Amino acid sequence: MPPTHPLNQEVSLSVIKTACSNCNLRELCLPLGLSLEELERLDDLVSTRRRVKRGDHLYRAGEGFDSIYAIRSGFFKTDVLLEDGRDQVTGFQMAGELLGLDGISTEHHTCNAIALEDSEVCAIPFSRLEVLSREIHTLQHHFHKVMSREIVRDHGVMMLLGTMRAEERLAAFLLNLSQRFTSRGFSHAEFYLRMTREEIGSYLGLKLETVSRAFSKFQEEGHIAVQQKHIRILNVSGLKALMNHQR
Amino acid sequence: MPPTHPLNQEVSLSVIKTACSNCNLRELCLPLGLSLEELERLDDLVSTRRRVKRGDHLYRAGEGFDSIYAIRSGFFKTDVLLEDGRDQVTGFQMAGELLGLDGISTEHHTCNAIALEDSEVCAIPFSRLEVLSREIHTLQHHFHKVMSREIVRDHGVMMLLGTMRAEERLAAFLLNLSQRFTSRGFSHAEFYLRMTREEIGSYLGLKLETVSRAFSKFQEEGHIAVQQKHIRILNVSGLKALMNHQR
DNA sequence: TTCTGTGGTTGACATGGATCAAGCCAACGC
DNA sequence: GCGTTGGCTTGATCCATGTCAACCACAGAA
Repeated sequence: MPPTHPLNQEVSLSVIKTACSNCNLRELCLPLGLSLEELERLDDLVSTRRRVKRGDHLYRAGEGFDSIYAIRSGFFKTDVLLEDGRDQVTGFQMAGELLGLDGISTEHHTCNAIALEDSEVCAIPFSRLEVLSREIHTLQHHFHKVMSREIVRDHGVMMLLGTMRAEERLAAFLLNLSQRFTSRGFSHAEFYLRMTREEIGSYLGLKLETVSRAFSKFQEEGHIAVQQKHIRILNVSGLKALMNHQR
Repeated sequence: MPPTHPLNQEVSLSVIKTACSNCNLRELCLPLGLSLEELERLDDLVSTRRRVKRGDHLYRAGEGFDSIYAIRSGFFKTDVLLEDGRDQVTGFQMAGELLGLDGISTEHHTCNAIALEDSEVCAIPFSRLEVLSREIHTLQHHFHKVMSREIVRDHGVMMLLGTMRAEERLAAFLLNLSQRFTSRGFSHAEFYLRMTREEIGSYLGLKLETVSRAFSKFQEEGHIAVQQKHIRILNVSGLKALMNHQR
């Protein structure tokens, strides 16, 4: 229960007020391409914020679905659990990306979404999004594009899991992270991993030892500098070349 | 160029007339849940049929996107090509399923769709589908569900590629095919594979020899009977058990 | 400071599936 | 008929990655 101190209330109101129209992620996120007036209509919809502490679930597989979530800050993973106890990380999501699209299909979430650092998301009630996207064509079209992009991304992961060897997978993973950090205005060459080696391995279909060895190898070869979770990419084209070392 | 013989024209017109409202796939396909009147409006949109001969492309990666396709009859595969020449089958599609959703994201197709037997598809101009789905809420919602289902399916494949061993993958694949044939009113226990061992292997991230060996093993163990592309499933629960033989 | 737990690294060894190679089978053209 | 071709099967061998195990590094608690 948050304090109702007048100052706090004012702050929280002003935060709500700045929803999408003032969010510096709007070019990466759902509002892409909307006019100012349209943005304000979207603001009405995206009024609920939710903080998720590191390690907490945003939602769990099996829970009823009613909202998708836009990540305002922080970092998430999604994972799927098989009946026999095996699980796999299906993705890592960062600011500006959407979570929960998998739940539309059955009205239930089909994976877990877990914060890898303290995070904040905007909840977007899905039925209201459908109503609004009937009225704002740009929003409708962009939402379709976002869903489609997710399908294309998944095909890329399938490709990676189906045809690449361990080092190629890790190189592809690092280049992908780097590219996503870049488009958020961060350094493309230096970043902190929010996930463990085990989580990377799960995502890439590898064991954590294999991931660790590949990191070491990349470092020996001068492609990257690794210190725990701190990564510096020294040689982008070297990594790209590694990705094509076909078997 | 089709002949313009009056009789032919009449036939083709009557075929067009029967579009969605009379199609026996409508409960599996886009029209699911629409009223009769809504169905007729969808018919207007889905007026173009296209025959695709075995081995021909329905579309190619890189081509401009303007329509999605509903499979009326036949069988397709989609595959993705990497710059370095590697490729992977990303899915097999059968009657009632949609093709082309990947193209929405960039307005270009990102994979190839190839008929594995002589097939027929209904082309659905995407921008007109967006217009209509603004007016028919059921259509809008169902389309979203279909896209979401594709994402969930892809997660399943990622799971398969990331955590399962060869025999588990093939067992999962056969059970999935069986289930899809069943929901189309065909035998769940007996069917013809439309794809080669190599294509199955590509989809499952295995070499064709491994696929072949797994088929032989399943046969020895009495789970299935294989004769070339003809498969009979003798022991469903045996196959299901195989899927959980964790490593 | 030490203790404890979590995550990471590295080595030695095992193994599942890839690779290479030979041969089989069914369909098709001549 | 016979030869050819594409797809499939099977065997022998190899190797990338998994497995098991020891140890290290750092963070937080006592």
